[in-house]
Amino acid sequence: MEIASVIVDVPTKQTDRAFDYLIPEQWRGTIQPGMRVIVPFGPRHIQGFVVGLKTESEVKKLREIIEPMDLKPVLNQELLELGNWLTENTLCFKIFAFQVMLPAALKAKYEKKVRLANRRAAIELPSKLQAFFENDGELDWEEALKMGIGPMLQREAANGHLEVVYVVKERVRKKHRKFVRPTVSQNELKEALQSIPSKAEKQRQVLQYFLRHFNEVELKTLIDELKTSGSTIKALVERGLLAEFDKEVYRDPFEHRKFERTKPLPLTDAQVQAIGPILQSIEQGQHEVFLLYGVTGSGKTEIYLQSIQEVIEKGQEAIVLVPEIALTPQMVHRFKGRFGDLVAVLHSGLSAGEKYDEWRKIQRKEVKVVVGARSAIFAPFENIGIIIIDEEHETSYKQEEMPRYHARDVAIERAKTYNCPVVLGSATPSLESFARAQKKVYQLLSLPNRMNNQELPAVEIIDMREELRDGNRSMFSRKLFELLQDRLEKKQQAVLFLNKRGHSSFVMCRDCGYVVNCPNCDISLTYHRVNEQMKCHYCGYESYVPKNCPECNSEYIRYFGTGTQKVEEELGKILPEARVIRMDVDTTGRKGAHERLLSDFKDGKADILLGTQMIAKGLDFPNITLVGVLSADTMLHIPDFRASEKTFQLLTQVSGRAGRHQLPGEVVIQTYTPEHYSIELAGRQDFDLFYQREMLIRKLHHYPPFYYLALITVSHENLINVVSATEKMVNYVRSQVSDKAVVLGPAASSIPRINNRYRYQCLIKYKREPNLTQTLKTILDQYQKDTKSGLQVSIDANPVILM
DNA sequence: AGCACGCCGACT
DNA sequence: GTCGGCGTGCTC
Repeated sequence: MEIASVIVDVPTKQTDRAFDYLIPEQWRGTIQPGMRVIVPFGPRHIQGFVVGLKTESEVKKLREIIEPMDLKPVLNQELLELGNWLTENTLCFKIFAFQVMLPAALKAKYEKKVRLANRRAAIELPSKLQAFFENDGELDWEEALKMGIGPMLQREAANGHLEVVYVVKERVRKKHRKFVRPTVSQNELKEALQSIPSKAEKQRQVLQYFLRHFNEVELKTLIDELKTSGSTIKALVERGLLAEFDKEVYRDPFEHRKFERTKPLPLTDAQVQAIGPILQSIEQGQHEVFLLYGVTGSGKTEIYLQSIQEVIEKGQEAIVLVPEIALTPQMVHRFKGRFGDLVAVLHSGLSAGEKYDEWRKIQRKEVKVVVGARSAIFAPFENIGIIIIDEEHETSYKQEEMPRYHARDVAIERAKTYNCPVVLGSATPSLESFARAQKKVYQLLSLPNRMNNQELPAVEIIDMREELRDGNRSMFSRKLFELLQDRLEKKQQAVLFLNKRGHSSFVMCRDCGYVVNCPNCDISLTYHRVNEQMKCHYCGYESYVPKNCPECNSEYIRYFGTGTQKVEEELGKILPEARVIRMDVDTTGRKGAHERLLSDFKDGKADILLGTQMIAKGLDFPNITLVGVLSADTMLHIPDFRASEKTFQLLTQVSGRAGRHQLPGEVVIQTYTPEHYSIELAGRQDFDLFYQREMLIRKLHHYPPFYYLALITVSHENLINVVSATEKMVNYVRSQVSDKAVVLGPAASSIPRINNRYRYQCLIKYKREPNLTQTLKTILDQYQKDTKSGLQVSIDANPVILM
């Protein structure tokens, strides 16, 4: 086995295959599939993944692997195979599939440098360059270019005076701390103690310390504890009694936090019913997908916890996915509280180094449970006993860049290999999952009631058109205002929810209706009060708010829409005595800010919590008795067939925040379209009826779950080119699929232009098309090979949002 | 993605 | 007759 097949870190069509390399003698037997290696590729050195070993290659002259980057594979056999599965199913490059399974810290960084080729070169170099290479110095290529000496260096490299080197760098260093340990036996230590001069009191203390704890200890701890200094230790090291050494330590994001240990709670009858089949599946090592459908507050988490308990007792591991964990510190608390140090947490709030450390705890089998966002589905466990996906319907489980995978699909794929159950939990399951449960593909487990049989909150839907007719032009209906006042008096808390989407404030002329758009993207600019500027969310373009309307020169140009800031202002006017905490991207940007704001609210430091999407989940405070949704229908008008579903889910989710404990809750939903079924049924918290209504519509329009989708998006600077290229693809797809499939397009994407590139798409709706994957691959092949056309083609084999 | 190789226009 | 423009194709 002296040859390794390597997938190199070059994401292009042409290099999307294994390249063979000779394993140098010294590494034979060490280099294994799943390791990262540094290999020469053309003139460069780059990172690659070993995917296989062999003794022969068709390629005649192989080059040698430079060196391995890992001592032990970072991808085990199962994950390597999962990588291939990802490649096939999402039509992405192999290298992307492997990289997505690892923490970002393991992705290589490259540096190009120039140094002297040999000793003599130093004097033969032009005098202008000599200074850069004194004492064997190296020069960074990027910097050299900035200094304008690039061509000069190139010349010297060509005539052999200089040498260009490519360095592959790790992104983060492992964290090390200094430790001290005794190097001799306890008895020898005792003897040494006698021989220490009495004036060296500190040295004696240190030795006594080691006699008490004959073990390694962190240098810092030792110094702190004995109130001594490094020099004392150094003296003992010189005497050969102690040794200092570096030891790798983990960055612990929860270092200074204690989690109170909790015991399993007694289950309600409904919970016992629901958990039974899960436990059975764990016990028998049988793969099965469960849809745990339970209303908000019905105790799904306790079912997760007790299932995991069973898995751990069986000596297996558990993966728990939550939508965005930084947003639900309560969830982390519950898991850490139950399983303590056996839990690793992976979420976007961690630094790359912290994520890497948590990942290594998993890799080294130091933890049994991982709780994390989407990418935690790739946790390198090797004996998975259960995979749980909470809030199963959340769109954030779908990655919207290559590889465009859905965590639910990956979960089921992994669970099949490990013969273990997958539990999908939600109060508002996605139509896909619920339909599968109806067809008995998934097993449905229901928790129809809240724990302790608390009532679901009473929901009132307010028609804002009527408010307007009655002369109320504020963003608060009279009913909501009244209830807010009431809660203030009762010293209870309220949550106000603002759907940010479609609500971001845009700048509009009140005379002619002109809206300021991004010059590069066909989308309105968002007003940011912080710097009084307008910004494009897609390309980052910024501009000042014009004084006069560019169209009609009117001076009545102002920003519209209700941002959270604006609501906060308004609240200040109508309820000046209310203490408000605002949660949005601006106030939660800093690390830990989110958690702090929530705990402030929990501690009663505010009466009203005002926020966007991010407060829709996980909030579970006993004193919240009122939830207000300021405008329910903004999401309804986005051009997506899931708009109704999203609206229903969001409203149900938000309503569930109220009255989860002793105090009964009330919910006010303000809307301009109260008659819409998704709003009306969310008000009645009637998922089943919503499901039936929505299914009819999906069937009628050939949408999931009745049909599968595939979306081709084409972009180019030139409108005509995009349309004609898309048209060609549409025709090609039509020629390849059966007449049962529906091929739509070319149609402008819902954001028709981003960064000056026009975007058109082709949507395919189908039930069974065995040829489709091949057809899509062919299209990608054609257009990815040909880079000169300037066309960009991206394919989503299972789009969640049609943008 | 980089980079080298290679074939045509504006200069010493 | 050479320098350098970026089109084309390769990297084990």
